[in-house]
Amino acid sequence: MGLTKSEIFTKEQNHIAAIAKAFAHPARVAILQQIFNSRTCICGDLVDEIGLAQATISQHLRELKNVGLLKGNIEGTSVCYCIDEDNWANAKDIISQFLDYESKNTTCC
Amino acid sequence: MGLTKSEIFTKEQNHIAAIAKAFAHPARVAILQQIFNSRTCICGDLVDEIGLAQATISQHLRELKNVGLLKGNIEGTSVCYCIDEDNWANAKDIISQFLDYESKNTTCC
DNA sequence: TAATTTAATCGTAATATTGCAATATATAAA
DNA sequence: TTTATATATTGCAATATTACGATTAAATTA
Repeated sequence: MGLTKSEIFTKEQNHIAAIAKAFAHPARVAILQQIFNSRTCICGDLVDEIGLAQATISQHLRELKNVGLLKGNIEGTSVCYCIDEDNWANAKDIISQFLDYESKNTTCC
Repeated sequence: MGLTKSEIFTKEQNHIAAIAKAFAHPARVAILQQIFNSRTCICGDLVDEIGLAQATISQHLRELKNVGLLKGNIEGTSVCYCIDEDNWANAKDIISQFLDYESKNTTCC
């Protein structure tokens, strides 16, 4: 047990869950906010700004990269992380559509 | 270790993460979709519709209730689960605002 | 080349999540 | 009251996540 039964859900359901999972930790929310609030890409600055160890930040960055929300470009010895605009827009559409359901059951409960 | 350091994040960051966490499992996505796609509230039907054990569905329902997205009304021996419209709208606003950042760094990466 | 800097990876410990069988609880029906 | 039905809770096993120190890898600088 302890293993999510992805097979029994639709691709869409798994996709929505995967995107939401990326936002489901405050450190990753903080990382994303830092990146899109500062005018330039943030790299190792994240470790200083957020109070977590370098290895932990790196781990969270990898997760954000894996779902496609971030992309990283090597710049000398450091790495520049940016929002992947296309994938971000796509994720936004998918989540928005999910949140934007039409309330049909007004007389319920 | 293994314990999220909530203290070092803002209330907003923790809130966004908590809402996203509710959507971060396909079973909970499926439950919510079932509820707002059917005209009436779904109760134990969820166990039949989704291929998970009754105890598992009940657990997911509790999590959705705990973040406030669902409310449950007892109707005889069964329970009618519905979207909490106010909290849902609030969650939608918070997530939408987060996703709707203005891209300032167009010349990046 | 050697030392420095920056980020990724590895290994590990602690905690959380997922899933289910079994059991408990609560209401309705017989 | 007894039985049936529906949901919640408990306890447990398996897996996942979070966090970090230590190490590795890669590029820059001295």
